[in-house]
Amino acid sequence: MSTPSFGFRVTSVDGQARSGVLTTRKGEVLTPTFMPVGTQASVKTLTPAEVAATGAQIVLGNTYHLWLRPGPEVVAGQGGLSAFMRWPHTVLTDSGGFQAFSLAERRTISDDGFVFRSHLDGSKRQLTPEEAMRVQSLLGSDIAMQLDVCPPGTAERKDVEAAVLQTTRWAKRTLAARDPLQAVFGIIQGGVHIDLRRRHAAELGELPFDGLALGGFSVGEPPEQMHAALPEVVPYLDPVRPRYLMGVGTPRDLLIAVLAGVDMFDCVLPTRNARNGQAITRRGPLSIKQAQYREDRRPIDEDCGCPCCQIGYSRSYLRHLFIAREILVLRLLTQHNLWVYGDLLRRVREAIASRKLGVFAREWLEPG
RNA sequence: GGCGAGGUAGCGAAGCGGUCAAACGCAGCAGACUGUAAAUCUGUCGCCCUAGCGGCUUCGAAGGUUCGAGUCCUUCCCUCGCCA
Repeated sequence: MSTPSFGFRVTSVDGQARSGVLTTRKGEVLTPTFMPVGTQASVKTLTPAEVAATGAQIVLGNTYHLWLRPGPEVVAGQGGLSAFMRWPHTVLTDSGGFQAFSLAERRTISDDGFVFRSHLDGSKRQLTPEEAMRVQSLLGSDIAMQLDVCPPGTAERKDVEAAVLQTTRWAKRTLAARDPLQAVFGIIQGGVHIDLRRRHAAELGELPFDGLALGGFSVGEPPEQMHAALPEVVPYLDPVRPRYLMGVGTPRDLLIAVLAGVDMFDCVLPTRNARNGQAITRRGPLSIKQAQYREDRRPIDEDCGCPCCQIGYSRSYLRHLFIAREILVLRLLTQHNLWVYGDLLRRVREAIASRKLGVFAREWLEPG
Protein backbone atom coordinates (compact mmCIF):
# COMPACT_ATOMS: atom_id res chain seq x y z
CA MET A 1 0.00 0.00 0.00
CA SER A 2 3.02 2.21 -0.28
CA THR A 3 3.82 1.63 -3.91
CA PRO A 4 5.49 4.76 -5.28
CA SER A 5 3.42 6.88 -7.63
CA PHE A 6 0.33 4.83 -6.95
CA GLY A 7 -2.62 6.11 -5.05
CA PHE A 8 -6.36 6.20 -4.83
CA ARG A 9 -8.63 8.68 -3.22
CA VAL A 10 -12.38 8.76 -3.03
CA THR A 11 -13.80 12.13 -3.96
CA SER A 12 -17.54 11.56 -3.72
CA VAL A 13 -19.82 9.02 -2.17
CA ASP A 14 -23.42 8.29 -3.07
CA GLY A 15 -24.80 5.41 -1.06
CA GLN A 16 -22.38 2.56 -1.52
CA ALA A 17 -21.18 4.05 -4.79
CA ARG A 18 -18.15 6.25 -4.91
CA SER A 19 -16.20 8.23 -7.44
CA GLY A 20 -12.52 8.87 -7.08
CA VAL A 21 -9.13 9.33 -8.61
CA LEU A 22 -6.62 6.63 -9.24
CA THR A 23 -3.06 7.92 -9.53
CA THR A 24 -0.48 5.90 -11.40
CA ARG A 25 2.96 6.46 -12.89
CA LYS A 26 1.20 7.66 -16.03
CA GLY A 27 -1.28 10.06 -14.54
CA GLU A 28 -4.76 10.11 -13.15
CA VAL A 29 -7.70 7.87 -13.85
CA LEU A 30 -11.16 8.97 -12.81
CA THR A 31 -13.25 6.25 -11.27
CA PRO A 32 -15.56 4.47 -11.76
CA THR A 33 -13.69 3.59 -14.92
CA PHE A 34 -13.98 1.13 -17.74
CA MET A 35 -10.81 -0.40 -19.15
CA PRO A 36 -10.95 -1.56 -22.76
CA VAL A 37 -9.20 -4.86 -23.27
CA GLY A 38 -6.03 -4.87 -25.36
CA THR A 39 -4.97 -8.44 -24.87
CA GLN A 40 -2.04 -8.57 -27.25
CA ALA A 41 -0.89 -4.98 -26.75
CA SER A 42 -3.68 -3.69 -28.96
CA VAL A 43 -7.30 -2.74 -28.46
CA LYS A 44 -8.34 -4.56 -31.56
CA THR A 45 -8.88 -2.31 -34.61
CA LEU A 46 -8.16 1.02 -32.86
CA THR A 47 -5.18 3.30 -32.42
CA PRO A 48 -4.42 4.60 -28.92
CA ALA A 49 -5.73 8.04 -29.83
CA GLU A 50 -9.00 6.51 -30.94
CA VAL A 51 -9.23 4.52 -27.73
CA ALA A 52 -8.56 7.60 -25.65
CA ALA A 53 -11.20 9.54 -27.59
CA THR A 54 -13.84 7.11 -26.33
CA GLY A 55 -13.12 8.29 -22.81
CA ALA A 56 -10.89 5.42 -21.75
CA GLN A 57 -8.00 6.38 -19.48
CA ILE A 58 -6.61 2.93 -18.85
CA VAL A 59 -6.38 -0.23 -20.91
CA LEU A 60 -5.74 -3.82 -20.07
CA GLY A 61 -3.03 -6.05 -21.49
CA ASN A 62 -2.49 -9.71 -20.95
CA THR A 63 0.37 -11.54 -19.29
CA TYR A 64 -0.38 -14.91 -20.83
CA HIS A 65 -0.53 -13.75 -24.42
CA LEU A 66 2.45 -11.39 -24.27
CA TRP A 67 4.45 -13.98 -22.33
CA LEU A 68 4.08 -16.38 -25.26
CA ARG A 69 4.35 -13.74 -27.96
CA PRO A 70 6.40 -11.63 -28.42
CA GLY A 71 7.85 -12.43 -25.00
CA PRO A 72 8.20 -10.06 -22.06
CA GLU A 73 11.87 -9.39 -22.80
CA VAL A 74 10.93 -8.04 -26.23
CA VAL A 75 8.36 -5.72 -24.68
CA ALA A 76 10.84 -4.63 -22.00
CA GLY A 77 13.36 -3.93 -24.73
CA GLN A 78 10.85 -1.60 -26.36
CA GLY A 79 10.48 0.38 -23.19
CA GLY A 80 7.57 -1.51 -21.69
CA LEU A 81 4.01 -2.09 -22.75
CA SER A 82 2.88 1.55 -22.79
CA ALA A 83 5.76 2.60 -25.03
CA PHE A 84 5.51 -0.55 -27.14
CA MET A 85 1.87 0.01 -28.00
CA ARG A 86 2.11 3.81 -27.92
CA TRP A 87 -0.54 4.12 -25.26
CA PRO A 88 0.92 6.81 -23.02
CA HIS A 89 -1.66 6.31 -20.33
CA THR A 90 -2.14 3.78 -17.59
CA VAL A 91 -1.94 0.08 -18.31
CA LEU A 92 -3.13 -2.80 -16.19
CA THR A 93 -2.04 -6.34 -16.96
CA ASP A 94 -4.06 -9.39 -16.16
CA SER A 95 -2.07 -12.25 -14.72
CA GLY A 96 -3.03 -15.19 -16.90
CA GLY A 97 -5.35 -16.57 -14.25
CA PHE A 98 -8.28 -16.11 -16.57
CA GLN A 99 -6.57 -18.09 -19.34
CA ALA A 100 -6.32 -20.97 -16.88
CA PHE A 101 -10.10 -20.80 -16.95
CA SER A 102 -10.77 -20.02 -20.61
CA LEU A 103 -8.06 -22.42 -21.81
CA ALA A 104 -8.80 -24.98 -19.10
CA GLU A 105 -8.42 -27.93 -21.46
CA ARG A 106 -4.89 -26.82 -22.23
CA ARG A 107 -3.55 -26.56 -18.71
CA THR A 108 -3.02 -28.44 -15.50
CA ILE A 109 -2.93 -26.96 -12.05
CA SER A 110 -0.66 -27.77 -9.17
CA ASP A 111 0.18 -26.14 -5.90
CA ASP A 112 3.05 -24.43 -7.63
CA GLY A 113 1.09 -22.89 -10.49
CA PHE A 114 -0.32 -23.71 -13.90
CA VAL A 115 1.29 -25.64 -16.70
CA PHE A 116 -0.07 -24.51 -20.05
CA ARG A 117 0.26 -26.12 -23.41
CA SER A 118 0.75 -23.02 -25.50
CA HIS A 119 -2.19 -22.29 -27.79
CA LEU A 120 0.38 -21.09 -30.35
CA ASP A 121 2.77 -24.01 -30.67
CA GLY A 122 1.73 -26.59 -28.08
CA SER A 123 4.87 -26.17 -26.01
CA LYS A 124 4.64 -26.58 -22.24
CA ARG A 125 4.98 -23.41 -20.23
CA GLN A 126 4.76 -23.07 -16.48
CA LEU A 127 3.05 -20.02 -15.06
CA THR A 128 3.58 -19.59 -11.34
CA PRO A 129 2.65 -16.61 -9.17
CA GLU A 130 6.32 -15.60 -9.27
CA GLU A 131 6.59 -15.98 -13.03
CA ALA A 132 3.40 -13.94 -13.49
CA MET A 133 5.00 -11.14 -11.47
CA ARG A 134 8.30 -11.41 -13.30
CA VAL A 135 6.55 -11.16 -16.65
CA GLN A 136 4.36 -8.26 -15.57
CA SER A 137 7.38 -6.42 -14.22
CA LEU A 138 9.07 -6.79 -17.58
CA LEU A 139 5.90 -5.67 -19.33
CA GLY A 140 6.09 -2.64 -17.12
CA SER A 141 2.40 -2.26 -16.54
CA ASP A 142 1.32 0.25 -13.94
CA ILE A 143 -0.95 -2.22 -12.22
CA ALA A 144 -0.23 -5.94 -12.09
CA MET A 145 -2.69 -8.62 -11.07
CA GLN A 146 -1.85 -11.59 -8.92
CA LEU A 147 -2.12 -15.06 -10.42
CA ASP A 148 -5.37 -16.53 -9.14
CA VAL A 149 -7.48 -19.64 -9.48
CA CYS A 150 -10.77 -18.88 -11.24
CA PRO A 151 -13.23 -21.76 -11.06
CA PRO A 152 -16.10 -21.88 -13.54
CA GLY A 153 -19.51 -20.59 -12.51
CA THR A 154 -20.79 -24.13 -12.44
CA ALA A 155 -18.18 -25.28 -9.91
CA GLU A 156 -19.26 -26.92 -6.68
CA ARG A 157 -18.77 -25.06 -3.46
CA LYS A 158 -15.90 -27.28 -2.31
CA ASP A 159 -14.01 -26.50 -5.51
CA VAL A 160 -14.67 -22.78 -5.08
CA GLU A 161 -13.39 -23.07 -1.54
CA ALA A 162 -10.24 -24.77 -2.75
CA ALA A 163 -9.75 -22.01 -5.31
CA VAL A 164 -10.07 -19.40 -2.58
CA LEU A 165 -7.43 -21.13 -0.46
CA GLN A 166 -5.04 -21.55 -3.35
CA THR A 167 -5.56 -17.95 -4.43
CA THR A 168 -4.69 -16.74 -0.94
CA ARG A 169 -1.50 -18.81 -0.89
CA TRP A 170 -0.59 -17.43 -4.27
CA ALA A 171 -1.43 -13.91 -3.11
CA LYS A 172 1.32 -14.12 -0.49
CA ARG A 173 3.81 -15.51 -2.99
CA THR A 174 2.80 -12.76 -5.41
CA LEU A 175 3.61 -10.04 -2.92
CA ALA A 176 6.92 -11.67 -2.05
CA ALA A 177 7.87 -11.63 -5.74
CA ARG A 178 6.49 -8.23 -6.66
CA ASP A 179 8.20 -5.39 -8.43
CA PRO A 180 8.27 -2.64 -5.76
CA LEU A 181 7.65 0.04 -8.37
CA GLN A 182 4.53 -1.63 -9.72
CA ALA A 183 1.10 -1.53 -8.10
CA VAL A 184 -0.34 -4.99 -7.46
CA PHE A 185 -3.96 -6.02 -6.96
CA GLY A 186 -5.14 -9.15 -5.20
CA ILE A 187 -8.05 -11.18 -6.54
CA ILE A 188 -10.95 -12.32 -4.43
CA GLN A 189 -12.68 -15.54 -5.41
CA GLY A 190 -15.64 -17.33 -3.86
CA GLY A 191 -18.09 -17.60 -6.73
CA VAL A 192 -21.61 -16.69 -5.72
CA HIS A 193 -21.08 -17.77 -2.11
CA ILE A 194 -21.38 -14.65 0.01
CA ASP A 195 -19.62 -16.08 3.04
CA LEU A 196 -16.65 -17.26 1.00
CA ARG A 197 -16.42 -13.90 -0.72
CA ARG A 198 -16.50 -11.96 2.52
CA ARG A 199 -13.96 -14.18 4.17
CA HIS A 200 -11.63 -13.97 1.21
CA ALA A 201 -12.07 -10.20 1.02
CA ALA A 202 -11.02 -9.97 4.65
CA GLU A 203 -8.02 -12.26 4.12
CA LEU A 204 -6.70 -10.42 1.10
CA GLY A 205 -7.56 -7.11 2.70
CA GLU A 206 -4.95 -7.86 5.34
CA LEU A 207 -2.26 -8.11 2.69
CA PRO A 208 -0.55 -4.99 1.32
CA PHE A 209 -2.20 -5.04 -2.07
CA ASP A 210 -2.73 -1.70 -3.79
CA GLY A 211 -6.21 -2.69 -4.86
CA LEU A 212 -8.66 -5.53 -4.56
CA ALA A 213 -10.35 -7.27 -7.42
CA LEU A 214 -13.34 -9.54 -7.65
CA GLY A 215 -12.57 -12.43 -9.97
CA GLY A 216 -14.73 -15.41 -10.73
CA PHE A 217 -17.82 -13.51 -11.80
CA SER A 218 -19.34 -13.78 -15.25
CA VAL A 219 -17.81 -17.19 -15.69
CA GLY A 220 -21.00 -19.09 -16.47
CA GLU A 221 -23.27 -18.35 -13.55
CA PRO A 222 -26.61 -16.61 -14.21
CA PRO A 223 -26.11 -12.82 -14.21
CA GLU A 224 -28.79 -12.41 -11.56
CA GLN A 225 -26.62 -14.35 -9.13
CA MET A 226 -23.82 -11.86 -9.58
CA HIS A 227 -26.26 -8.96 -9.33
CA ALA A 228 -27.55 -10.35 -6.06
CA ALA A 229 -24.07 -11.06 -4.69
CA LEU A 230 -22.42 -7.72 -5.42
CA PRO A 231 -24.25 -5.59 -2.83
CA GLU A 232 -23.56 -8.31 -0.29
CA VAL A 233 -19.88 -8.50 -1.04
CA VAL A 234 -18.45 -5.24 -2.38
CA PRO A 235 -19.01 -3.23 0.83
CA TYR A 236 -16.77 -5.77 2.56
CA LEU A 237 -13.78 -4.81 0.42
CA ASP A 238 -11.48 -2.28 2.06
CA PRO A 239 -13.00 1.09 1.09
CA VAL A 240 -9.73 2.96 0.92
CA ARG A 241 -8.43 0.82 -1.91
CA PRO A 242 -9.77 0.64 -5.46
CA ARG A 243 -12.19 -2.17 -6.14
CA TYR A 244 -12.05 -3.85 -9.50
CA LEU A 245 -14.73 -6.19 -10.84
CA MET A 246 -12.93 -8.31 -13.41
CA GLY A 247 -14.43 -9.20 -16.76
CA VAL A 248 -17.71 -7.34 -16.35
CA GLY A 249 -19.85 -6.56 -18.23
CA THR A 250 -22.96 -5.16 -19.84
CA PRO A 251 -23.97 -1.56 -19.12
CA ARG A 252 -26.56 -2.97 -16.77
CA ASP A 253 -23.94 -5.06 -14.94
CA LEU A 254 -21.74 -2.00 -14.58
CA LEU A 255 -24.46 0.12 -13.04
CA ILE A 256 -25.43 -2.56 -10.58
CA ALA A 257 -21.79 -2.98 -9.61
CA VAL A 258 -21.17 0.76 -9.27
CA LEU A 259 -24.21 1.00 -7.03
CA ALA A 260 -22.59 -1.68 -4.89
CA GLY A 261 -19.30 0.23 -4.70
CA VAL A 262 -17.11 -1.00 -7.56
CA ASP A 263 -14.55 1.40 -9.08
CA MET A 264 -13.02 -0.41 -12.04
CA PHE A 265 -14.17 -2.70 -14.82
CA ASP A 266 -12.84 -4.40 -17.87
CA CYS A 267 -14.67 -6.48 -20.41
CA VAL A 268 -14.18 -7.71 -23.95
CA LEU A 269 -17.88 -7.40 -24.59
CA PRO A 270 -17.95 -3.94 -26.24
CA THR A 271 -14.96 -4.70 -28.46
CA ARG A 272 -15.61 -8.33 -29.30
CA ASN A 273 -19.32 -7.86 -29.86
CA ALA A 274 -18.56 -4.88 -32.08
CA ARG A 275 -16.51 -7.14 -34.32
CA ASN A 276 -19.40 -9.60 -34.32
CA GLY A 277 -21.84 -6.96 -35.53
CA GLN A 278 -23.43 -5.81 -32.30
CA ALA A 279 -23.79 -2.12 -31.51
CA ILE A 280 -24.53 -1.37 -27.88
CA THR A 281 -27.01 1.42 -27.21
CA ARG A 282 -29.01 3.02 -24.45
CA ARG A 283 -31.96 0.96 -25.62
CA GLY A 284 -30.07 -2.30 -25.70
CA PRO A 285 -27.99 -4.12 -28.24
CA LEU A 286 -28.57 -3.65 -31.95
CA SER A 287 -27.45 -6.40 -34.29
CA ILE A 288 -26.38 -4.54 -37.39
CA LYS A 289 -26.56 -7.68 -39.52
CA GLN A 290 -30.32 -8.00 -39.26
CA ALA A 291 -32.42 -7.70 -42.40
CA GLN A 292 -34.58 -5.05 -40.74
CA TYR A 293 -31.74 -2.52 -41.16
CA ARG A 294 -31.24 -3.12 -44.85
CA GLU A 295 -32.75 0.23 -45.83
CA ASP A 296 -32.63 2.00 -42.46
CA ARG A 297 -31.33 5.54 -42.99
CA ARG A 298 -30.86 6.30 -39.29
CA PRO A 299 -27.51 6.21 -37.50
CA ILE A 300 -27.06 3.68 -34.72
CA ASP A 301 -28.06 6.34 -32.20
CA GLU A 302 -28.87 9.97 -33.02
CA ASP A 303 -27.78 11.07 -29.56
CA CYS A 304 -24.38 9.37 -29.65
CA GLY A 305 -21.26 11.49 -29.97
CA CYS A 306 -19.00 8.79 -31.40
CA PRO A 307 -17.39 9.28 -34.81
CA CYS A 308 -19.64 6.71 -36.45
CA CYS A 309 -22.85 8.33 -35.29
CA GLN A 310 -21.53 11.88 -35.76
CA ILE A 311 -20.48 11.24 -39.34
CA GLY A 312 -23.97 9.90 -39.69
CA TYR A 313 -23.25 6.50 -41.17
CA SER A 314 -26.63 4.86 -41.61
CA ARG A 315 -27.56 1.45 -40.28
CA SER A 316 -28.09 0.48 -43.91
CA TYR A 317 -24.51 1.41 -44.75
CA LEU A 318 -23.05 -0.25 -41.66
CA ARG A 319 -25.02 -3.41 -42.40
CA HIS A 320 -23.73 -3.39 -45.94
CA LEU A 321 -20.14 -2.98 -44.74
CA PHE A 322 -20.54 -5.79 -42.26
CA ILE A 323 -22.04 -8.19 -44.75
CA ALA A 324 -19.44 -7.23 -47.34
CA ARG A 325 -16.80 -7.92 -44.68
CA GLU A 326 -15.34 -4.46 -44.95
CA ILE A 327 -12.86 -3.69 -42.18
CA LEU A 328 -14.10 -0.16 -41.59
CA VAL A 329 -17.27 -1.29 -39.87
CA LEU A 330 -15.30 -3.21 -37.26
CA ARG A 331 -13.47 -0.04 -36.33
CA LEU A 332 -16.63 2.06 -36.33
CA LEU A 333 -18.60 -0.34 -34.15
CA THR A 334 -15.67 -0.78 -31.76
CA GLN A 335 -15.38 2.97 -31.40
CA HIS A 336 -19.11 3.31 -30.97
CA ASN A 337 -19.33 0.66 -28.26
CA LEU A 338 -16.36 1.96 -26.32
CA TRP A 339 -17.83 5.42 -26.66
CA VAL A 340 -21.06 4.21 -25.11
CA TYR A 341 -19.08 2.75 -22.20
CA GLY A 342 -16.91 5.83 -21.82
CA ASP A 343 -19.93 8.07 -21.91
CA LEU A 344 -21.83 5.88 -19.46
CA LEU A 345 -18.99 5.93 -16.94
CA ARG A 346 -18.55 9.68 -17.31
CA ARG A 347 -22.23 10.19 -16.56
CA VAL A 348 -22.00 7.79 -13.67
CA ARG A 349 -19.15 9.78 -12.14
CA GLU A 350 -21.13 12.98 -12.57
CA ALA A 351 -24.19 11.40 -11.04
CA ILE A 352 -22.22 10.22 -8.03
CA ALA A 353 -20.67 13.66 -7.59
CA SER A 354 -24.13 15.19 -7.56
CA ARG A 355 -25.56 12.32 -5.53
CA LYS A 356 -28.06 11.40 -8.20
CA LEU A 357 -26.79 7.98 -9.11
CA GLY A 358 -29.99 6.33 -7.97
CA VAL A 359 -32.09 8.37 -10.36
CA PHE A 360 -29.58 7.97 -13.15
CA ALA A 361 -29.33 4.23 -12.69
CA ARG A 362 -33.09 3.79 -12.70
CA GLU A 363 -33.33 5.52 -16.05
CA TRP A 364 -30.72 3.22 -17.49
CA LEU A 365 -31.87 0.04 -15.83
CA GLU A 366 -35.49 0.56 -16.82
CA PRO A 367 -35.26 1.71 -20.41
CA GLY A 368 -38.49 3.03 -21.77
C1' G B 1 -24.12 -30.56 -89.47
C1' G B 2 -20.50 -34.31 -86.72
C1' C B 3 -18.16 -35.84 -82.15
C1' G B 4 -17.70 -35.19 -76.91
C1' A B 5 -19.19 -33.34 -71.99
C1' G B 6 -23.19 -31.88 -69.21
C1' G B 7 -28.31 -30.20 -67.24
C1' U B 8 -29.49 -31.73 -59.10
C1' A B 9 -32.63 -26.90 -54.07
C1' G B 10 -31.02 -18.98 -54.80
C1' C B 11 -25.69 -20.10 -56.77
C1' G B 12 -21.63 -23.72 -57.08
C1' A B 13 -21.27 -28.85 -56.43
C1' A B 14 -21.70 -34.31 -54.52
C1' G B 15 -24.76 -38.28 -55.77
C1' C B 16 -23.46 -44.35 -59.75
C1' G B 17 -31.14 -48.74 -57.90
C1' G B 18 -33.73 -48.55 -51.82
C1' U B 19 -31.90 -45.67 -45.34
C1' C B 20 -32.46 -38.94 -50.71
C1' A B 21 -35.95 -33.52 -49.31
C1' A B 22 -30.90 -34.96 -51.42
C1' A B 23 -23.51 -34.47 -48.66
C1' C B 24 -20.49 -30.07 -48.78
C1' G B 25 -19.39 -24.82 -49.80
C1' C B 26 -21.39 -19.96 -50.72
C1' A B 27 -25.40 -16.67 -50.31
C1' G B 28 -29.79 -15.96 -47.08
C1' C B 29 -32.20 -15.88 -42.11
C1' A B 30 -31.85 -16.11 -36.78
C1' G B 31 -29.01 -16.61 -32.31
C1' A B 32 -24.75 -16.53 -28.99
C1' C B 33 -20.67 -13.64 -27.25
C1' U B 34 -18.96 -10.61 -20.00
C1' G B 35 -10.34 -10.60 -16.44
C1' U B 36 -10.23 -12.03 -25.88
C1' A B 37 -6.95 -18.95 -28.98
C1' A B 38 -13.12 -14.82 -31.47
C1' A B 39 -13.55 -9.73 -38.13
C1' U B 40 -15.54 -15.98 -34.08
C1' C B 41 -19.01 -19.72 -33.12
C1' U B 42 -24.02 -22.09 -33.26
C1' G B 43 -28.69 -23.07 -35.40
C1' U B 44 -31.66 -22.86 -39.69
C1' C B 45 -31.89 -23.06 -44.75
C1' G B 46 -37.95 -27.17 -50.98
C1' C B 47 -43.36 -26.25 -49.44
C1' C B 48 -47.18 -27.14 -45.44
C1' C B 49 -48.38 -27.93 -40.59
C1' U B 50 -50.52 -30.11 -34.66
C1' A B 51 -43.00 -29.25 -36.25
C1' G B 52 -42.82 -35.24 -36.36
C1' C B 53 -38.45 -41.74 -37.48
C1' G B 54 -45.43 -36.03 -40.00
C1' G B 55 -47.84 -34.63 -44.91
C1' C B 56 -46.84 -32.84 -49.88
C1' U B 57 -43.99 -31.63 -54.36
C1' U B 58 -38.84 -32.08 -56.38
C1' C B 59 -33.16 -33.64 -59.17
C1' G B 60 -34.15 -30.26 -67.80
C1' A B 61 -39.15 -32.53 -70.26
C1' A B 62 -42.07 -36.70 -71.54
C1' G B 63 -42.48 -41.81 -71.63
C1' G B 64 -40.60 -46.62 -70.06
C1' U B 65 -38.01 -50.74 -67.03
C1' U B 66 -38.39 -52.09 -61.71
C1' C B 67 -41.58 -54.03 -55.71
C1' G B 68 -38.66 -49.32 -55.70
C1' A B 69 -35.57 -44.28 -60.15
C1' G B 70 -31.84 -38.15 -58.84
C1' U B 71 -29.42 -42.85 -60.05
C1' C B 72 -31.12 -47.72 -65.69
C1' C B 73 -33.50 -47.33 -71.00
C1' U B 74 -35.94 -44.30 -75.12
C1' U B 75 -37.18 -39.79 -77.34
C1' C B 76 -37.15 -34.65 -77.04
C1' C B 77 -35.37 -29.67 -75.25
C1' C B 78 -31.28 -26.80 -73.65
C1' U B 79 -26.04 -25.50 -72.40
C1' C B 80 -20.65 -25.87 -73.07
C1' G B 81 -16.15 -27.65 -75.81
C1' C B 82 -13.77 -29.46 -80.23
C1' C B 83 -14.31 -30.39 -85.47
C1' A B 84 -16.87 -28.86 -90.06
